[in-house]
Amino acid sequence: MVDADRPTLPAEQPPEQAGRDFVRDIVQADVDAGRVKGVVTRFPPEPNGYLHIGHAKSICLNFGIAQEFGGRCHLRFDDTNPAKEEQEFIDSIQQDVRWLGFDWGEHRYFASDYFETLYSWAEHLVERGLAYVDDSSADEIRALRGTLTEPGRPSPYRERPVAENLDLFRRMRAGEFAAGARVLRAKIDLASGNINLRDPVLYRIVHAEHPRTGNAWCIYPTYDFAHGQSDAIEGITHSICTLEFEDHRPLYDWFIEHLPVPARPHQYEFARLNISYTVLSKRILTTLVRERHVSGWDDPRMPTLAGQRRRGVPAAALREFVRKVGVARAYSMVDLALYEHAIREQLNAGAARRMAVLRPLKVVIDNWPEGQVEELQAVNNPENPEAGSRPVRMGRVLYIERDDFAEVPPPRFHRLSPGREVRLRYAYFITCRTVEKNAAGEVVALHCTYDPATRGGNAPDGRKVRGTLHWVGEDAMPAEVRLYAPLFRRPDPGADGDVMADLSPESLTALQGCLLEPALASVPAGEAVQFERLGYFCPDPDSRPDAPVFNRTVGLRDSWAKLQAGGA
RNA sequence: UGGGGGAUCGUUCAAUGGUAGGACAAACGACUCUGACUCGUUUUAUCUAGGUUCGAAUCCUAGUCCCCCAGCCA
Repeated sequence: MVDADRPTLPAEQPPEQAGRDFVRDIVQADVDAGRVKGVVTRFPPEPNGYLHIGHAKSICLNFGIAQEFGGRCHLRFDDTNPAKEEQEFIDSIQQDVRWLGFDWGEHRYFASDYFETLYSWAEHLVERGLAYVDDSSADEIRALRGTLTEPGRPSPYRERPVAENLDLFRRMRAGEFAAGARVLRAKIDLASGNINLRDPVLYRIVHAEHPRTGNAWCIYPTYDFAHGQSDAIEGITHSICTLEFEDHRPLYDWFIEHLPVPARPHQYEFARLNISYTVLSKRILTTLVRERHVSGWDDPRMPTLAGQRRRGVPAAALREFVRKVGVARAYSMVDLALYEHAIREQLNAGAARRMAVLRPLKVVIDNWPEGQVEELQAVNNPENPEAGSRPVRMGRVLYIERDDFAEVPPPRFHRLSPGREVRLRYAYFITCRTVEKNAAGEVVALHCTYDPATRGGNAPDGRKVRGTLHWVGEDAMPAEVRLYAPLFRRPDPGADGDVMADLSPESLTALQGCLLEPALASVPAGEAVQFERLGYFCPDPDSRPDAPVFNRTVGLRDSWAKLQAGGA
């Protein structure tokens, strides 16, 4: 399901200025030396899943470099394996790249656009004795490939005559053989220490419908045979990929050298992104979705761009995060805290402030005139005076956060407790007089008095209070609020072998009966607002007019919680 | 033990023979009508051992540790 009707933030400002890194240094040097006439990069996803935060790094790198050097970046789908690829993923990938803030213009391509050319290049190799049809099974090929320390041995079909190879390859294309019956292999070097050079498979038979080419083909090129040549066809100057493809570069270059390609692209590798408490593996993310550990690819706990968008993370925060992370060739595990910092930094500047009470505790102002309701002005965003203010209404009954009251206050507790005075944000000072409990001894309501002289939140006599509490009045609307914690309970999920065993049972807490100030009824879909003193939240698509649902994007830093945790 | 890469504060990225710096995290403090934000202070690093040099994270030698590769996945 593609969330075409899901909220998407409006187009944003151009990406932030990126720092310098070794890839940009290489590009700069190539430009300075005149080795390239223009810079052309590409982002080459396989449409077999949704894009995630790791892809954001690659997208920002490739599109960012193109922008900075006045070049262009292609969106190219690496769709060479119809067994795993789907139209849904093609759609979601385009939506996510756009949302991240990048535009490929007219340059959207598919490796499958080049199937005919790639096929002719395969024949080109066959004709020159550089490729052969192998009738061996997958198991036999594996057995003959050797190991890390032993060289491979030749297949019995390795010396097949050119004419026979050509005939067989054409019949492979014609659909005469069953899946797996034969493959086309390059004839390179069975003794190479680089296993990718031990006669890699170029084409395999797959009788599956392709999302783009339908049933036009029953043989499909492998990644190795498709990628570099696609780069060459498109005139890519810098083919930037992750470190695990480093061993493939000699093969990439081998094809470029032996084929009549129109250009000579070069491959460069950087270290992929890892984030603590997070899994960025399409295979595992697919499992989470398939086995229903999450509600879907856009579950707000998922590290997918769709999930993070639904959670309320602005695209600019993702870009800034990627910028802060940098680009290098060393393995790295980035602290989740850096990501959260980037989100808070972005949201603090722009998000409107509102008040909401997650776990309500009723407060009755005993000296408040029965039936009276007063309107107070609340600032919309202290970081941005232009955001103005809004009215909030206070009456004799209101609600505060349960955590903001303690019958027996612990040390350094600055909030409400019997006999203590605090400020209700933008309203009045109140003092707790008595505590009302039920039969079970639980606090059900507080009786307080207010000081009419402190209207707006300031005392004319200059007296200070240590605590300021958020609150809502009786006009608040009930809502569900979903709190999220990392999906995994250890920083390195799967390090012991079983990722699923590291799934956290506490990744989702859905609170019912939360109370929102009325202004929260009109928050645009996908826009995060700050619930004062709590965090940033955004409306979830599960919301109904009479039953709003909010997601916590990220909590505010909470030094009180930290203090308590440390003291306990 | 074959091939390919990588090692700098807790984390991450810089410093390209000349003062090891930034960000995040942590600690403390200031400010505060958000225990937020902001500001200030502080702690902590060149994998090891030799060598070259006036001077080495950087160059040389020898080690150590870590990552990737044996899909008809990408």
